[in-house]
Amino acid sequence: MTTVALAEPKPYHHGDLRRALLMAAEAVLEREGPSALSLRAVAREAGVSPAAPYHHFKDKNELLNAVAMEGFAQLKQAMAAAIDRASAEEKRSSIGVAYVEFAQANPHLYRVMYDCARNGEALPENTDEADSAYELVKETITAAAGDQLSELDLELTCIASWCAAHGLAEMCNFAKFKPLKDLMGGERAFLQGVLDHLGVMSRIKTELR
Amino acid sequence: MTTVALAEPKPYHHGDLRRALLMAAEAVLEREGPSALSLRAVAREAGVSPAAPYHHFKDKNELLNAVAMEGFAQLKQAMAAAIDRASAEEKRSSIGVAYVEFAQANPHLYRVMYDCARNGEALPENTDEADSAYELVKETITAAAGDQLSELDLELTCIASWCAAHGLAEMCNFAKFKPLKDLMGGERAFLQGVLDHLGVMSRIKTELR
DNA sequence: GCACGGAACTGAACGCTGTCAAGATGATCT
DNA sequence: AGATCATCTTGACAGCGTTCAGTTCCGTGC
Repeated sequence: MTTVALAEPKPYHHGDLRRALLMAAEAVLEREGPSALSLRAVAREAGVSPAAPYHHFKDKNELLNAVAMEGFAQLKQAMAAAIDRASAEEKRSSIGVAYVEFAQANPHLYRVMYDCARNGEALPENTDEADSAYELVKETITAAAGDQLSELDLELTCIASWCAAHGLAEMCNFAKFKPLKDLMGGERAFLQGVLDHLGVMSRIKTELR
Repeated sequence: MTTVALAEPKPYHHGDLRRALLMAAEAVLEREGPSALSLRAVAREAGVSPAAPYHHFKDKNELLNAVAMEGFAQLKQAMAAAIDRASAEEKRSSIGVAYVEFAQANPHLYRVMYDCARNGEALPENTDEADSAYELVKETITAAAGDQLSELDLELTCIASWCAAHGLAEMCNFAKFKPLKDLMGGERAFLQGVLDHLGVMSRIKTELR
Protein backbone atom coordinates (compact mmCIF):
# COMPACT_ATOMS: atom_id res chain seq x y z
CA MET A 1 0.00 0.00 0.00
CA THR A 2 2.13 2.85 -1.25
CA THR A 3 1.03 6.30 -0.40
CA VAL A 4 1.52 8.01 -3.73
CA ALA A 5 -0.45 7.68 -6.92
CA LEU A 6 0.60 4.70 -9.01
CA ALA A 7 -1.44 5.23 -12.16
CA GLU A 8 0.39 8.37 -13.16
CA PRO A 9 3.56 7.95 -15.22
CA LYS A 10 5.81 8.58 -12.23
CA PRO A 11 6.28 12.31 -12.32
CA TYR A 12 9.86 13.43 -12.09
CA HIS A 13 9.02 15.79 -9.28
CA HIS A 14 7.46 13.98 -6.42
CA GLY A 15 5.19 16.56 -4.88
CA ASP A 16 5.87 15.97 -1.21
CA LEU A 17 8.86 13.69 -1.01
CA ARG A 18 9.74 14.81 2.48
CA ARG A 19 6.55 13.44 3.94
CA ALA A 20 6.73 10.39 1.72
CA LEU A 21 10.22 9.64 3.01
CA LEU A 22 9.06 9.88 6.60
CA MET A 23 6.23 7.47 5.96
CA ALA A 24 8.56 5.16 4.05
CA ALA A 25 10.96 5.25 6.97
CA GLU A 26 8.28 4.26 9.43
CA ALA A 27 7.14 1.50 7.08
CA VAL A 28 10.65 0.07 6.77
CA LEU A 29 11.14 0.43 10.51
CA GLU A 30 8.00 -1.49 11.34
CA ARG A 31 8.55 -4.17 8.73
CA GLU A 32 12.30 -4.85 9.08
CA GLY A 33 13.50 -3.21 12.26
CA PRO A 34 16.04 -0.50 13.08
CA SER A 35 19.06 -2.28 11.63
CA ALA A 36 17.45 -2.28 8.19
CA LEU A 37 16.58 1.39 8.35
CA SER A 38 19.13 2.64 5.84
CA LEU A 39 18.81 5.78 3.80
CA ARG A 40 18.90 3.70 0.66
CA ALA A 41 16.15 1.41 1.92
CA VAL A 42 13.97 4.39 2.70
CA ALA A 43 14.59 5.86 -0.74
CA ARG A 44 13.84 2.48 -2.31
CA GLU A 45 10.61 2.24 -0.33
CA ALA A 46 9.62 5.71 -1.52
CA GLY A 47 10.55 4.84 -5.09
CA VAL A 48 13.31 7.38 -5.59
CA SER A 49 17.04 7.29 -6.13
CA PRO A 50 19.44 6.96 -3.18
CA ALA A 51 20.51 10.59 -3.52
CA ALA A 52 17.03 12.08 -3.59
CA PRO A 53 16.61 12.35 0.19
CA TYR A 54 19.54 14.73 0.35
CA HIS A 55 17.36 17.48 -1.06
CA HIS A 56 15.09 17.24 1.98
CA PHE A 57 17.42 16.13 4.76
CA LYS A 58 21.01 17.17 5.35
CA ASP A 59 21.90 13.75 6.65
CA LYS A 60 20.66 10.31 7.41
CA ASN A 61 20.71 11.57 10.97
CA GLU A 62 18.40 14.42 10.16
CA LEU A 63 15.91 12.00 8.65
CA LEU A 64 16.07 9.87 11.77
CA ASN A 65 15.55 12.93 13.92
CA ALA A 66 12.42 13.75 11.97
CA VAL A 67 11.17 10.20 12.48
CA ALA A 68 11.94 10.52 16.18
CA MET A 69 10.02 13.78 16.50
CA GLU A 70 7.07 12.15 14.82
CA GLY A 71 7.38 9.35 17.37
CA PHE A 72 7.38 11.73 20.31
CA ALA A 73 4.26 13.38 18.92
CA GLN A 74 2.58 9.99 18.76
CA LEU A 75 3.73 9.21 22.28
CA LYS A 76 2.26 12.42 23.58
CA GLN A 77 -0.99 11.61 21.83
CA ALA A 78 -1.10 8.12 23.39
CA MET A 79 -0.52 9.55 26.85
CA ALA A 80 -3.13 12.22 26.36
CA ALA A 81 -5.66 9.60 25.30
CA ALA A 82 -4.87 7.53 28.40
CA ILE A 83 -5.40 10.55 30.62
CA ASP A 84 -8.76 11.24 29.03
CA ARG A 85 -9.85 7.67 29.55
CA ALA A 86 -8.81 7.44 33.19
CA SER A 87 -10.74 8.56 36.24
CA ALA A 88 -9.40 11.60 38.05
CA GLU A 89 -7.49 9.71 40.71
CA GLU A 90 -5.99 7.26 38.23
CA LYS A 91 -4.74 9.79 35.73
CA ARG A 92 -1.24 9.96 37.11
CA SER A 93 -0.93 6.23 37.30
CA SER A 94 -2.35 5.53 33.86
CA ILE A 95 0.02 7.91 32.12
CA GLY A 96 2.98 5.79 33.15
CA VAL A 97 1.40 2.60 31.92
CA ALA A 98 0.43 4.32 28.68
CA TYR A 99 4.01 5.43 28.21
CA VAL A 100 5.42 1.95 28.59
CA GLU A 101 2.69 0.35 26.52
CA PHE A 102 3.39 2.78 23.69
CA ALA A 103 7.02 1.74 23.80
CA GLN A 104 6.00 -1.91 23.73
CA ALA A 105 3.60 -1.38 20.87
CA ASN A 106 6.22 0.49 18.81
CA PRO A 107 9.54 -0.92 19.94
CA HIS A 108 11.46 -0.01 16.79
CA LEU A 109 10.17 3.53 16.74
CA TYR A 110 10.84 3.95 20.43
CA ARG A 111 14.40 2.85 19.88
CA VAL A 112 14.94 5.39 17.14
CA MET A 113 13.41 8.07 19.33
CA TYR A 114 15.90 7.58 22.12
CA ASP A 115 18.87 6.90 19.89
CA CYS A 116 18.22 10.37 18.54
CA ALA A 117 17.50 11.89 21.94
CA ARG A 118 20.81 10.65 23.31
CA ASN A 119 22.72 12.20 20.44
CA GLY A 120 20.67 15.33 20.83
CA GLU A 121 23.30 17.61 22.25
CA ALA A 122 24.37 18.63 18.79
CA LEU A 123 20.85 19.25 17.55
CA PRO A 124 19.08 21.81 19.70
CA GLU A 125 15.74 21.66 17.94
CA ASN A 126 15.20 17.95 17.91
CA THR A 127 13.63 17.77 21.34
CA ASP A 128 10.65 20.01 20.69
CA GLU A 129 8.19 17.16 20.57
CA ALA A 130 9.87 15.39 23.44
CA ASP A 131 9.55 18.57 25.46
CA SER A 132 5.91 18.80 24.66
CA ALA A 133 5.31 15.23 25.82
CA TYR A 134 7.26 15.99 28.98
CA GLU A 135 5.10 19.01 29.65
CA LEU A 136 2.06 16.80 29.50
CA VAL A 137 3.47 14.67 32.30
CA LYS A 138 4.27 17.76 34.28
CA GLU A 139 0.75 19.06 33.97
CA THR A 140 -0.66 15.76 35.11
CA ILE A 141 1.57 15.56 38.13
CA THR A 142 0.91 19.18 38.98
CA ALA A 143 -2.81 18.54 38.84
CA ALA A 144 -2.43 15.54 41.13
CA ALA A 145 -0.09 17.04 43.71
CA GLY A 146 1.01 20.48 42.69
CA ASP A 147 -0.08 22.19 45.87
CA GLN A 148 1.86 19.74 48.02
CA LEU A 149 5.17 20.18 46.27
CA SER A 150 7.65 22.98 45.83
CA GLU A 151 8.64 23.97 42.33
CA LEU A 152 11.91 22.07 42.69
CA ASP A 153 10.25 18.97 44.11
CA LEU A 154 7.76 19.06 41.29
CA GLU A 155 10.46 19.18 38.64
CA LEU A 156 12.47 16.41 40.26
CA THR A 157 9.37 14.27 40.59
CA CYS A 158 8.60 14.68 36.90
CA ILE A 159 12.13 13.79 35.92
CA ALA A 160 12.12 10.79 38.23
CA SER A 161 8.83 9.60 36.77
CA TRP A 162 10.03 9.98 33.22
CA CYS A 163 13.30 8.20 33.94
CA ALA A 164 11.51 5.33 35.60
CA ALA A 165 9.07 5.00 32.74
CA HIS A 166 11.86 5.08 30.18
CA GLY A 167 13.89 2.52 32.06
CA LEU A 168 10.92 0.21 32.35
CA ALA A 169 10.06 0.75 28.70
CA GLU A 170 13.51 -0.36 27.64
CA MET A 171 13.78 -3.30 29.96
CA CYS A 172 10.28 -4.68 30.29
CA ASN A 173 10.86 -7.07 27.40
CA PHE A 174 13.93 -8.66 28.89
CA ALA A 175 13.48 -12.39 28.85
CA LYS A 176 14.33 -12.73 32.53
CA PHE A 177 11.06 -11.05 33.53
CA LYS A 178 8.90 -13.54 31.70
CA PRO A 179 8.24 -15.89 34.64
CA LEU A 180 7.39 -12.99 36.92
CA LYS A 181 4.91 -11.64 34.38
CA ASP A 182 3.22 -15.00 34.15
CA LEU A 183 3.07 -15.21 37.91
CA MET A 184 1.46 -11.80 38.13
CA GLY A 185 -1.10 -12.55 35.47
CA GLY A 186 0.04 -10.59 32.49
CA GLU A 187 1.96 -7.71 31.06
CA ARG A 188 -0.13 -4.89 32.39
CA ALA A 189 -0.14 -6.16 35.95
CA PHE A 190 3.62 -6.43 35.78
CA LEU A 191 4.04 -2.88 34.51
CA GLN A 192 1.68 -1.47 37.08
CA GLY A 193 3.41 -3.49 39.78
CA VAL A 194 6.84 -2.18 38.94
CA LEU A 195 5.63 1.41 38.73
CA ASP A 196 3.87 1.04 42.05
CA HIS A 197 7.09 -0.09 43.69
CA LEU A 198 9.14 2.92 42.69
CA GLY A 199 8.54 4.52 46.03
CA VAL A 200 9.03 1.50 48.20
CA MET A 201 12.64 2.14 49.08
CA SER A 202 12.21 5.76 49.98
CA ARG A 203 9.21 4.92 52.13
CA ILE A 204 11.24 2.35 54.00
CA LYS A 205 14.08 4.75 54.41
CA THR A 206 11.68 7.25 55.92
CA GLU A 207 10.27 4.76 58.37
CA LEU A 208 13.71 3.70 59.48
CA ARG A 209 14.77 7.19 60.45
CA MET B 1 50.13 2.46 24.01
CA THR B 2 49.35 -0.88 22.45
CA THR B 3 48.85 -3.78 24.74
CA VAL B 4 50.81 -6.44 22.90
CA ALA B 5 54.55 -6.83 22.51
CA LEU B 6 55.96 -4.55 19.84
CA ALA B 7 59.60 -5.58 19.79
CA GLU B 8 58.93 -9.05 18.46
CA PRO B 9 58.78 -9.50 14.70
CA LYS B 10 54.99 -9.66 14.62
CA PRO B 11 54.35 -13.35 15.07
CA TYR B 12 51.84 -14.79 12.69
CA HIS B 13 49.94 -16.34 15.53
CA HIS B 14 48.91 -13.77 18.00
CA GLY B 15 48.86 -15.56 21.31
CA ASP B 16 45.66 -14.21 22.80
CA LEU B 17 43.90 -12.33 20.07
CA ARG B 18 40.52 -12.68 21.71
CA ARG B 19 41.54 -10.65 24.69
CA ALA B 20 43.48 -8.24 22.52
CA LEU B 21 40.41 -7.64 20.39
CA LEU B 22 38.31 -6.88 23.45
CA MET B 23 40.85 -4.37 24.69
CA ALA B 24 41.14 -2.87 21.22
CA ALA B 25 37.37 -2.54 21.08
CA GLU B 26 37.26 -0.70 24.36
CA ALA B 27 40.09 1.54 23.20
CA VAL B 28 38.32 2.44 19.97
CA LEU B 29 35.10 2.92 21.86
CA GLU B 30 36.62 5.34 24.31
CA ARG B 31 38.60 7.23 21.70
CA GLU B 32 36.07 7.53 18.87
CA GLY B 33 32.67 6.57 20.21
CA PRO B 34 30.15 3.86 19.34
CA SER B 35 29.60 4.87 15.73
CA ALA B 36 33.26 4.23 14.95
CA LEU B 37 33.25 0.83 16.61
CA SER B 38 33.46 -1.30 13.48
CA LEU B 39 34.89 -4.77 13.27
CA ARG B 40 37.49 -3.49 10.87
CA ALA B 41 38.48 -0.65 13.18
CA VAL B 42 38.90 -3.08 16.05
CA ALA B 43 41.02 -5.40 13.90
CA ARG B 44 43.09 -2.42 12.75
CA GLU B 45 43.59 -1.34 16.36
CA ALA B 46 44.73 -4.82 17.27
CA GLY B 47 47.02 -4.94 14.25
CA VAL B 48 45.41 -7.85 12.45
CA SER B 49 43.51 -8.33 9.21
CA PRO B 50 39.79 -7.58 8.99
CA ALA B 51 38.93 -11.27 8.85
CA ALA B 52 40.99 -12.36 11.84
CA PRO B 53 38.30 -11.68 14.45
CA TYR B 54 36.08 -14.31 12.84
CA HIS B 55 38.22 -17.04 14.37
CA HIS B 56 37.29 -15.81 17.85
CA PHE B 57 33.83 -14.35 17.40
CA LYS B 58 31.04 -15.64 15.22
CA ASP B 59 29.86 -12.15 14.43
CA LYS B 60 30.42 -8.49 15.01
CA ASN B 61 27.49 -8.85 17.36
CA GLU B 62 29.24 -11.53 19.37
CA LEU B 63 32.23 -9.27 19.84
CA LEU B 64 29.96 -6.47 21.03
CA ASN B 65 28.27 -8.86 23.42
CA ALA B 66 31.62 -9.74 24.89
CA VAL B 67 32.42 -6.06 25.31
CA ALA B 68 29.04 -5.58 26.96
CA MET B 69 29.61 -8.42 29.40
CA GLU B 70 32.94 -6.91 30.31
CA GLY B 71 31.10 -3.64 30.89
CA PHE B 72 28.54 -5.23 33.19
CA ALA B 73 31.37 -6.79 35.17
CA GLN B 74 32.93 -3.36 35.58
CA LEU B 75 29.58 -1.90 36.56
CA LYS B 76 29.12 -4.52 39.24
CA GLN B 77 32.58 -3.78 40.53
CA ALA B 78 31.84 -0.05 40.70
CA MET B 79 28.64 -0.65 42.62
CA ALA B 80 30.32 -3.06 44.99
CA ALA B 81 33.02 -0.49 45.70
CA ALA B 82 30.38 2.15 46.42
CA ILE B 83 28.63 -0.17 48.86
CA ASP B 84 31.86 -0.83 50.67
CA ARG B 85 32.58 2.86 50.99
CA ALA B 86 29.14 3.82 52.26
CA SER B 87 27.85 3.69 55.82
CA ALA B 88 25.24 1.05 56.55
CA GLU B 89 22.23 3.30 56.19
CA GLU B 90 23.50 4.88 52.98
CA LYS B 91 24.35 1.68 51.15
CA ARG B 92 21.10 1.44 49.27
CA SER B 93 21.18 5.05 48.27
CA SER B 94 24.81 5.08 47.20
CA ILE B 95 24.41 2.10 44.90
CA GLY B 96 22.01 4.06 42.71
CA VAL B 97 24.31 7.02 42.44
CA ALA B 98 27.22 4.70 41.71
CA TYR B 99 25.24 3.10 38.92
CA VAL B 100 24.48 6.38 37.23
CA GLU B 101 27.95 7.75 37.77
CA PHE B 102 29.42 4.67 36.13
CA ALA B 103 27.21 5.29 33.14
CA GLN B 104 28.32 8.90 33.02
CA ALA B 105 31.98 7.99 33.35
CA ASN B 106 31.72 5.40 30.56
CA PRO B 107 28.94 6.63 28.30
CA HIS B 108 30.08 4.79 25.19
CA LEU B 109 30.53 1.51 27.00
CA TYR B 110 27.20 1.90 28.74
CA ARG B 111 25.53 2.42 25.40
CA VAL B 112 27.01 -0.74 23.96
CA MET B 113 25.97 -2.63 27.07
CA TYR B 114 22.32 -1.80 26.66
CA ASP B 115 22.28 -2.00 22.89
CA CYS B 116 23.33 -5.60 23.42
CA ALA B 117 20.97 -6.18 26.31
CA ARG B 118 18.01 -5.03 24.24
CA ASN B 119 18.90 -7.44 21.45
CA GLY B 120 19.53 -10.11 23.99
CA GLU B 121 16.58 -12.35 23.28
CA ALA B 122 18.49 -14.20 20.61
CA LEU B 123 21.56 -14.71 22.76
CA PRO B 124 20.74 -16.51 25.98
CA GLU B 125 24.19 -16.32 27.54
CA ASN B 126 24.89 -12.65 27.13
CA THR B 127 23.20 -11.58 30.33
CA ASP B 128 25.31 -13.50 32.80
CA GLU B 129 27.25 -10.51 33.98
CA ALA B 130 24.16 -8.32 33.95
CA ASP B 131 22.44 -10.90 36.11
CA SER B 132 25.30 -10.87 38.51
CA ALA B 133 25.16 -7.07 38.83
CA TYR B 134 21.41 -7.29 39.34
CA GLU B 135 21.90 -9.80 42.12
CA LEU B 136 24.15 -7.33 43.88
CA VAL B 137 21.35 -4.79 43.92
CA LYS B 138 18.95 -7.40 45.18
CA GLU B 139 21.23 -8.33 48.03
CA THR B 140 21.60 -4.71 49.03
CA ILE B 141 17.89 -4.07 49.01
CA THR B 142 17.25 -7.29 50.87
CA ALA B 143 19.76 -6.28 53.52
CA ALA B 144 18.07 -2.89 53.86
CA ALA B 145 14.46 -4.01 53.93
CA GLY B 146 14.18 -7.70 53.30
CA ASP B 147 12.19 -8.47 56.38
CA GLN B 148 9.59 -5.82 55.56
CA LEU B 149 8.86 -7.05 52.07
CA SER B 150 7.33 -10.15 50.56
CA GLU B 151 9.31 -12.03 47.96
CA LEU B 152 7.21 -10.49 45.21
CA ASP B 153 7.51 -6.97 46.58
CA LEU B 154 11.22 -7.42 46.87
CA GLU B 155 11.58 -8.47 43.26
CA LEU B 156 9.39 -5.65 42.00
CA THR B 157 11.31 -3.14 44.09
CA CYS B 158 14.58 -4.32 42.63
CA ILE B 159 13.25 -4.09 39.10
CA ALA B 160 11.82 -0.66 39.76
CA SER B 161 15.12 0.53 41.19
CA TRP B 162 17.09 -0.82 38.24
CA CYS B 163 14.70 0.71 35.74
CA ALA B 164 14.86 4.07 37.41
CA ALA B 165 18.63 3.99 37.56
CA HIS B 166 18.87 2.99 33.91
CA GLY B 167 16.45 5.68 32.84
CA LEU B 168 18.33 8.32 34.76
CA ALA B 169 21.63 7.04 33.41
CA GLU B 170 20.43 7.47 29.86
CA MET B 171 18.80 10.81 30.32
CA CYS B 172 20.89 12.62 32.91
CA ASN B 173 23.05 14.17 30.22
CA PHE B 174 20.17 15.71 28.34
CA ALA B 175 20.92 19.35 27.80
CA LYS B 176 17.59 20.44 29.22
CA PHE B 177 18.63 19.44 32.72
CA LYS B 178 21.69 21.66 32.75
CA PRO B 179 20.08 24.68 34.44
CA LEU B 180 18.52 22.52 37.10
CA LYS B 181 21.86 20.90 37.84
CA ASP B 182 23.49 24.29 38.26
CA LEU B 183 20.68 25.39 40.52
CA MET B 184 21.11 22.34 42.70
CA GLY B 185 24.84 22.73 42.96
CA GLY B 186 26.22 20.01 40.76
CA GLU B 187 25.81 16.69 39.11
CA ARG B 188 25.76 14.52 42.17
CA ALA B 189 23.14 16.57 43.97
CA PHE B 190 20.96 16.36 40.89
CA LEU B 191 21.28 12.59 40.64
CA GLN B 192 20.60 12.11 44.32
CA GLY B 193 17.67 14.49 44.10
CA VAL B 194 16.02 12.64 41.26
CA LEU B 195 16.54 9.27 42.90
CA ASP B 196 15.11 10.61 46.15
CA HIS B 197 11.96 11.70 44.35
CA LEU B 198 11.11 8.34 42.87
CA GLY B 199 8.72 7.66 45.69
CA VAL B 200 7.08 11.02 45.87
CA MET B 201 4.08 10.21 43.75
CA SER B 202 3.26 6.97 45.47
CA ARG B 203 3.56 8.67 48.84
CA ILE B 204 1.14 11.36 47.77
CA LYS B 205 -1.22 8.80 46.38
CA THR B 206 -1.19 7.04 49.74
CA GLU B 207 -1.93 10.23 51.63
CA LEU B 208 -4.81 11.08 49.38
CA ARG B 209 -6.60 7.84 50.00
C1' DG C 1 4.13 32.14 -25.59
C1' DC C 2 8.55 31.57 -24.18
C1' DA C 3 13.11 31.63 -22.36
C1' DC C 4 15.48 31.04 -18.21
C1' DG C 5 16.78 30.30 -13.26
C1' DG C 6 16.52 27.19 -9.83
C1' DA C 7 14.64 23.34 -7.34
C1' DA C 8 13.99 18.33 -7.56
C1' DC C 9 15.76 14.24 -9.01
C1' DT C 10 19.03 10.59 -11.35
C1' DG C 11 23.29 7.82 -12.12
C1' DA C 12 27.72 6.85 -11.27
C1' DA C 13 31.32 7.02 -8.29
C1' DC C 14 34.14 7.04 -3.73
C1' DG C 15 35.57 4.87 0.51
C1' DC C 16 33.71 2.54 4.07
C1' DT C 17 31.39 -1.54 6.22
C1' DG C 18 30.34 -6.91 7.52
C1' DT C 19 31.22 -11.27 5.82
C1' DC C 20 33.08 -15.18 3.37
C1' DA C 21 36.09 -18.55 0.67
C1' DA C 22 40.72 -19.89 -0.45
C1' DG C 23 45.31 -19.90 0.60
C1' DA C 24 49.48 -19.13 3.67
C1' DT C 25 51.63 -19.97 8.19
C1' DG C 26 53.29 -22.05 12.18
C1' DA C 27 52.51 -24.60 16.64
C1' DT C 28 51.76 -29.25 18.25
C1' DC C 29 51.57 -34.22 18.31
C1' DT C 30 53.22 -38.59 16.78
C1' DA D 1 60.24 -35.45 9.92
C1' DG D 2 55.64 -35.29 8.61
C1' DA D 3 50.79 -34.56 9.29
C1' DT D 4 47.26 -31.99 11.41
C1' DC D 5 44.77 -28.17 12.71
C1' DA D 6 43.66 -23.77 14.49
C1' DT D 7 45.11 -19.24 13.27
C1' DC D 8 45.80 -15.47 10.34
C1' DT D 9 45.99 -13.08 5.45
C1' DT D 10 44.46 -11.95 0.94
C1' DG D 11 41.02 -10.85 -2.11
C1' DA D 12 36.42 -10.53 -3.17
C1' DC D 13 31.32 -9.37 -2.70
C1' DA D 14 27.19 -6.69 -1.73
C1' DG D 15 25.42 -2.93 0.71
C1' DC D 16 26.07 1.36 3.15
C1' DG D 17 26.35 6.96 3.49
C1' DT D 18 27.67 10.58 0.77
C1' DT D 19 29.07 13.54 -3.16
C1' DC D 20 28.93 15.43 -7.73
C1' DA D 21 28.00 16.20 -12.47
C1' DG D 22 24.23 16.00 -15.26
C1' DT D 23 18.96 15.75 -16.38
C1' DT D 24 14.18 17.03 -15.85
C1' DC D 25 10.65 19.99 -14.92
C1' DC D 26 8.15 23.86 -12.39
C1' DG D 27 7.44 28.76 -11.68
C1' DT D 28 8.38 33.25 -12.74
C1' DG D 29 9.43 37.51 -15.66
C1' DC D 30 9.14 39.14 -20.13
